[in-house]
Amino acid sequence: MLRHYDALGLVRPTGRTVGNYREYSEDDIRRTFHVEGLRSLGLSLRQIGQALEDPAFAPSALLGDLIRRTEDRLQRDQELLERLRTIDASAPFDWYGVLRVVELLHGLNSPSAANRQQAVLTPSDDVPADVLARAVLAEEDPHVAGALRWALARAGGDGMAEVAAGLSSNDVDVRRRAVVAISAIPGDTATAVLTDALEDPDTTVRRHAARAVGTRGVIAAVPVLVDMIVAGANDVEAAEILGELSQDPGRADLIATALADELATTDTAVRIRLAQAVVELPTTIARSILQELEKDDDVARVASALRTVVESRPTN
Amino acid sequence: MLRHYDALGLVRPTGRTVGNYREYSEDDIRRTFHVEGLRSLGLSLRQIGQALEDPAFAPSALLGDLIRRTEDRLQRDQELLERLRTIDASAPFDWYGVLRVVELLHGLNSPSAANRQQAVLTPSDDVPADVLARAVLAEEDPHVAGALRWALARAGGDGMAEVAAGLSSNDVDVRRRAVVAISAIPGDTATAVLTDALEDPDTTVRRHAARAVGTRGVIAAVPVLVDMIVAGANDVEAAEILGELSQDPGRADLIATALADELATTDTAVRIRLAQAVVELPTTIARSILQELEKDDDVARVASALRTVVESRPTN
DNA sequence: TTGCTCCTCACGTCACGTGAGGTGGC
DNA sequence: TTGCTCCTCACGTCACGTGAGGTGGC
Repeated sequence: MLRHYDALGLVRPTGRTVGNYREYSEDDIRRTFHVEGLRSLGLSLRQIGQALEDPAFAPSALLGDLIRRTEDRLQRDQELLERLRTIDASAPFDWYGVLRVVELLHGLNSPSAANRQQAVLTPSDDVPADVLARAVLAEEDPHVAGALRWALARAGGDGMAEVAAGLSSNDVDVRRRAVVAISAIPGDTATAVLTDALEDPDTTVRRHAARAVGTRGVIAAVPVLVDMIVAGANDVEAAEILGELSQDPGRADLIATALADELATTDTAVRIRLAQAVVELPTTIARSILQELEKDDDVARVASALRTVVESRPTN
Repeated sequence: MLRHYDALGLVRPTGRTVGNYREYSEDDIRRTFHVEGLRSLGLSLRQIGQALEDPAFAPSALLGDLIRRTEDRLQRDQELLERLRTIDASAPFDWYGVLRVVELLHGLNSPSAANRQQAVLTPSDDVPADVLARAVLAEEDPHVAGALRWALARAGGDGMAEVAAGLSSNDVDVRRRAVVAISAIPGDTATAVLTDALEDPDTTVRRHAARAVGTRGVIAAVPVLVDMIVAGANDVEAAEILGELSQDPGRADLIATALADELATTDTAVRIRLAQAVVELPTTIARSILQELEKDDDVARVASALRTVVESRPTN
């Protein structure tokens, strides 16, 4: 290093010994430390030479430049590290495995939805599920999101942890994407995670969870499903799910009570939606609630018509 | 780039046109993309050559190595960026100004307390106060901390914001260092910040703040100062500060009441400390409280003796 | 006499970039 | 005929590191 600085003329030893050894004075040593100090900030030797030759030569401009370059490097290295970790976690068998993940990541990060779509649909057996999971949480395009959910469901439960973590996001959009994605994944783990999502502060998240989990026979979905009927949000589907749940005799009464409790409302439209939902319940229960409703002037005719439907179907 | 890969034998065009132009086949192009893919992960061209020649050649070992190197680079760049920002914020006039800050930072980060001490004491006019502020919040050695507080106070209020931020730290040690450092800084800003610190959850922080702020005439310090007398923590100093505060007639009664309220305790030692503190109050107030205490068997003799002291001093 | 440190000179590293001088296809 | 692209060859970049062959002081 000292020989190099000497050759460049950056730090020249003041003297030489008899044996031609370089001999550095106090000043030479100080200058060497100055060079080291500026090098530790990332200045090139040429820049250091200029700085030491003309100390007033715009330190702030060069510092600003160094800061910007360092920020850029940091950003790039952070992205690189994330990619490297993702690839390492996928434990590629050989370098072609590495390349498949690199291409997938490249495609999924494309600003073009068409490219992202293509990346998801490119057949590949060993796509790491957590890559798909992270992508599905960030995907804004509905078609690409659909393809990602399909790929994720096909990958089995391997991405569950990652998508489930999305349910803890502060970003409501991420939670919504997470709940929709998990709804497409079968299995008890997914069901458990979705059951937790019934408590989400966001209505949309809760309703997605209730539809998914109700279909899977989870009774805890009932309050949200009833609420969907009251609000008129996917009320037909909610009613059907409640109907399915009520096939279990132990649950039918609970569901009937939950629906009947809401009939106290003064909103006729709501009462009519509830009456329609009651039709999905087992015949004997549906009949008794509808008969009661026939005493209610506002909905008597609808209730009567609905009861005709109930009475006409084969007993179950 | 293509010529370079050709020269290295990394990607050789399959053919040449009549005019000797390189002609790349589909496979050549694929291979080029593979090279680009692996380069984006930070592999050298030599490593890429090996990987493509023998795809099974330990991807995980190389990936682990790349991850480690990238982590190291990130760490170093983060530290570099912080240093650069500190230096830039100090707006050095010339490159020697830059070097002074570099040396200061280097010294303050030394694991040796002696080196840190020397770095602080090295005379330097344009030391950026926020550097000292950050150092004082982290300094464990009491001597170095003392030198830093002195340097910080000498630098004026420029480091205030940084040290004041230390009072919001979750680390109680940082808050303690902050309150001690700010106590050494004169001025209204420091006083205001210290007054806020009277509400700190940590007793030590509150008491440091009370001593500093009481000396500066802030009446809000009274409850903490009284508490120090009750607890016997720097009670003599706390009493003196209360005495100073009580020179203002409008405040004397408030302070007398605060002390008298605590006399209800059953702890004789506490009552004696309170009696001693009362001596610091203006004569007429001190006399009446001590006379009252003389009716109290446990402390009558002490109170009587103290009243003799009070009576014997020149009226004020 | 024997290690040891230092000397000079020349070349290598890494992934290209940059001319100079020349040429084929439109 | 005139641009344009591509060709080869040689050298530069950046901050040193690495021999090879030689030498002075203990």
